[in-house]
Amino acid sequence: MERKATSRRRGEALEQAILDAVWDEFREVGFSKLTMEGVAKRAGTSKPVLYRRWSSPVELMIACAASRVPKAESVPDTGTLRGDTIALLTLAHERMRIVGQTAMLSMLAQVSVDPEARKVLIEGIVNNLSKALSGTVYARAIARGELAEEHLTERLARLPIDLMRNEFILFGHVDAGAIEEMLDQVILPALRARGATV
Amino acid sequence: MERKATSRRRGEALEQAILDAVWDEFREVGFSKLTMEGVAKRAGTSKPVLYRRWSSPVELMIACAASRVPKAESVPDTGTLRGDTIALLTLAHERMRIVGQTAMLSMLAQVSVDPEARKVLIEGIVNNLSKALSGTVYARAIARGELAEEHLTERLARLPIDLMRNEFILFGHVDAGAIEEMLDQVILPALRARGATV
DNA sequence: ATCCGCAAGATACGGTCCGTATCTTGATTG
DNA sequence: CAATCAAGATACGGACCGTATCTTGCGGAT
Repeated sequence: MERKATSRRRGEALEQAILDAVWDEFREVGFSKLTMEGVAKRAGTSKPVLYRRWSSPVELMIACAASRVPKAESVPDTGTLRGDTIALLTLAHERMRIVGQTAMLSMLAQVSVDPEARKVLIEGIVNNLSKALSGTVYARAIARGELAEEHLTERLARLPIDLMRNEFILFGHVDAGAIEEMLDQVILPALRARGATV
Repeated sequence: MERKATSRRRGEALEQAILDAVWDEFREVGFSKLTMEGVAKRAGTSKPVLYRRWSSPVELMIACAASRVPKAESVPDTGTLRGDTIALLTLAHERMRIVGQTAMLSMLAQVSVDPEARKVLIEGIVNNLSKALSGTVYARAIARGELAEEHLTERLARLPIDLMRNEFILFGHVDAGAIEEMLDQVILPALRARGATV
């Protein structure tokens, strides 16, 4: 968009305006046609300003996505492992929807050829989400006696997010029915098979 | 690469030469730098020849990947559900490795904005693989009495491939340890929790 | 209040690749 | 051997790349 003739944005305000422009541009033309030139134009700035901060459309997209995902959230305590896990999956789904299927896949594709970006994304987002959210839920379940701590492996902790991610990546959306299927047919059986008391 | 001065390829031979060139080019420069121009040059042909068949690098990549994945294979009968499932996961992993992490993600990203291509990929490859492979394995397990047919849902049938795909997409490789984890901590518990006899 | 430094913003550049049109030439068919 | 059709070569305008250069406004320091 065009801007006021006299008003030069700087720092945080400028950066946020650019990331907003990235999002608008992305929704309008899609990721494959997301260009530095187009974003600059829409943000009312110029390419050099973008290149001083990000070196490619993918980096822009990642920064944009990161800026839109809420920093930290906790899973509400519903009183049961099943309820908490539904809440966890729903929350994870919300976060993924914010980013969007295409953006997520584009970022993953980029990351698959960029070991540096991979660490940021995998450890910073994937593990962050898995551990922070699942950690809370499972800690409560263990405290309640619904789960045996010694059988809670890394893989089981990752499982809910893994299933959700897979579903989201394939289909772009995950309805409540799918969540219940994952929960009742896979997650809870797997958790309980390893020494749970309930 | 350059070719004989006098020898004009046509039809199948030409097509295969192009797809081979796509693969070489992809491995050398990566998908993000895979251009029609580069492929044409490497295949010793010209852009119009490519555009007559495929309309973009992504379509080229999909065609290339499809040409490299073996048409149909069956999972060997190892005598047990566990052994068969390991074989199934290993086979799925082999197929994914043929395509490669980056190519797979790039195709999924493309498919996420192209409903037409989505049907081809999801139904033709994902479901194909899931149902063909899992179908065989589970049918044998049911015949052996290791599994109760009435509890084998769509989602449980998809589960092994889903887990494998998720792992492959995130990390680009899946070692034997990961396969055993998925199997013993998730797949088998989920299957057995739903009325299995063993 | 004034000056200075710094980054925003504008502009321009060569370069690559896009997607298409046109033309020639080799191979295939009958 | 003639007719046909696609391979292959070439050229084109256009979009976007990534960078260099220049100015101009903003903000902090004296």
